[in-house]
Amino acid sequence: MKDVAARAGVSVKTVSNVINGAHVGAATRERVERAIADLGYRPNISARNLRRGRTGILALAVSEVDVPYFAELARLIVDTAEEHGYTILIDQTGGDPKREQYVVDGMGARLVDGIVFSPVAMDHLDIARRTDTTPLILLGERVSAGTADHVAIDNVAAARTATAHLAGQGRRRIAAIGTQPSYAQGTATMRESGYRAALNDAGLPVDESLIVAARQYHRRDGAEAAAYLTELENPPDAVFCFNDTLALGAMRTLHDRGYRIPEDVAVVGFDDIDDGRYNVPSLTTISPDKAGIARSALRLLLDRIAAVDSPPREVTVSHELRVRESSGAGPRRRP
Amino acid sequence: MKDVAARAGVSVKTVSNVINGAHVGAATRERVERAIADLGYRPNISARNLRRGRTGILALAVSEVDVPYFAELARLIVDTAEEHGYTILIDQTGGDPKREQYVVDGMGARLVDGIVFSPVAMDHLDIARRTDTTPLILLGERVSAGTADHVAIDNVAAARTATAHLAGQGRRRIAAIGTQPSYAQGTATMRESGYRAALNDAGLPVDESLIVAARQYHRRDGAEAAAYLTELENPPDAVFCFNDTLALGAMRTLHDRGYRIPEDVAVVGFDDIDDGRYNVPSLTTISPDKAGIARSALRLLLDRIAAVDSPPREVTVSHELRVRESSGAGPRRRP
DNA sequence: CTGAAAGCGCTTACAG
DNA sequence: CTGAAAGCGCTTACAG
Repeated sequence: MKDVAARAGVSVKTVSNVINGAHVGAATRERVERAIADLGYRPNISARNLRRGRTGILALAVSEVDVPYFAELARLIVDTAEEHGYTILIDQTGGDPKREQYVVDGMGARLVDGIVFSPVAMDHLDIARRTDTTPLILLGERVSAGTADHVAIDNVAAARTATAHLAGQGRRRIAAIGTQPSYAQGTATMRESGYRAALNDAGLPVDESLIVAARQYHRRDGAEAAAYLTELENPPDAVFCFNDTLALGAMRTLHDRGYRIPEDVAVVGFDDIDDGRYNVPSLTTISPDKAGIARSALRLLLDRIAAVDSPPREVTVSHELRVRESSGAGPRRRP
Repeated sequence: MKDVAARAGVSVKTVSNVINGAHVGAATRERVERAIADLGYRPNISARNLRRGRTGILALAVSEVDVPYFAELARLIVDTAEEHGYTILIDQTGGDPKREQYVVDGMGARLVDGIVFSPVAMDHLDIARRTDTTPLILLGERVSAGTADHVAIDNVAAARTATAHLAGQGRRRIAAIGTQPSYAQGTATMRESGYRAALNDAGLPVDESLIVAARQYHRRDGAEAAAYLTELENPPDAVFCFNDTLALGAMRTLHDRGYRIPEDVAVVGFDDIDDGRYNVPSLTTISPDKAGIARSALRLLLDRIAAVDSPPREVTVSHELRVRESSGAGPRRRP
């Protein structure tokens, strides 16, 4: 920078002004810009950050970035952040409580200006206890108000809609895959409530043997849960899976065991990932407004960075049921 | 840091030594650590970076992080980087030449210590022209030696194996989906050569009408290409797709149009993404050693950071053919 | 083994 | 509109 100033015959202040778009005489600006180009000068971000007290980096902390839902979300968040001049750094917690605590504690050092965090093991009590002040936005969990900013869809309503859809198709033994008994505050619990509520609404009994936990939400877990269900004395005629990968895994097993989908068993998922749209049969699912989630998360985070002490906010993003072949929409083959 | 030093009754030098694990007397260390805990002190990374001349951040630049192959790779790279004390920042180029140029130019500012880059539009000539000195590792393209470090599998051999497998099953009209005529130096070109070579090996004629370009490598592109193929007067009895998402999209269309897989058309993909394993039918594919790619890329990058002027290196990672149902392995249903 | 001080490369009041 | 100088919070020779 000093070299640029020397070459342009101005002070470093002027160089700084040119770089940061302050008012500088056209001729001077021209000289400085030429000097910058000649020298191949580029500002040192660390120095700027040190001075400004910010880094221009935000973290996205998820369990695993190759889970399709998170991959799609990451894409949107990276793009949205870029529009706001921020860069996204990825942190993978693997759902490990220690690593989640690290996120809640601001990720060790003042590396990021803020964090978008999708918790697995942490609940709102853990988060309420945090002392770190790094702006933090929670994703995908309905935390009781007052704890932290967060963005979610109405998981209870969405699960209720999904289950009601199956009941509306005349299904009577509707299973659920994906409960997580160890995380009482999580998204899974919300979806389970919605599921139970819808059975009630439809006057169907809740058969606890049809409610299957899943430790993770990978295809493998869905496949295993479906295997268990098919071995029941009285197997289900429909399955509501708490996410799409569970549903895709479950459908694979159901197919292997000779069940026709949707004729013998209807399947509904959650997330509307790209995989489900092209699967045979295509997957009925709850489609959250992912772009809306990304946008809201970034807006909340930038607002929080600007006003650290403002009261926590909660944004509920819309969702809709997308009915496809796996629950009986349309022909499965157009010859 | 000054506050910590004051509270512990030592100089900042000693605090720095404690933080960075230098030799400090046990009693002193103890006092400093307590002061750090009491004050909730955390080092300012920007200041450290400014001093050290590095940031501890590496960039992964890919077209879109929600493409399953990149999502899986991102996961591995984030994990591997973490083992080495580095954090990964995601840059999405969308395959846009301008954005790719920005990556090749070191991403604007001295924000990252190095870059792992999967180019789409840039070829090795573009990269040879670069003047920026940010350590850069290329992924997935076989660039002629001497340009830059890079990691790839042997795409020609892999494509040849995949195609030979189809020919070995008695397929005679083997189509290819995924050529990219505009990028003569890219991975697609390698896979096309391997495909052509295998047809030759098998004594099969090359029918240019069976070779279909794909602008992107999404399911949609595969679906469209397959639609074209089914409308040929003489449709193929096998399709080699240059990646798995193309194959999954193609299979959806083939199914919709009444083709049985693999009976009427066998399908082979490339990448071995998780989706293909659970699909019905499961997808035969080339499985690159993705963990090996992540490991090699990081190793090359860290070596390059340590020795900026060492000669460029090329690492070839292994791959293997995984035969599954889509090309005729085993029963499609176990009742 | 520890202290006092310089300096990394910026930004920004403070003068002019 | 521009210059000279302080200071952001670290690390690291240089002394002791």
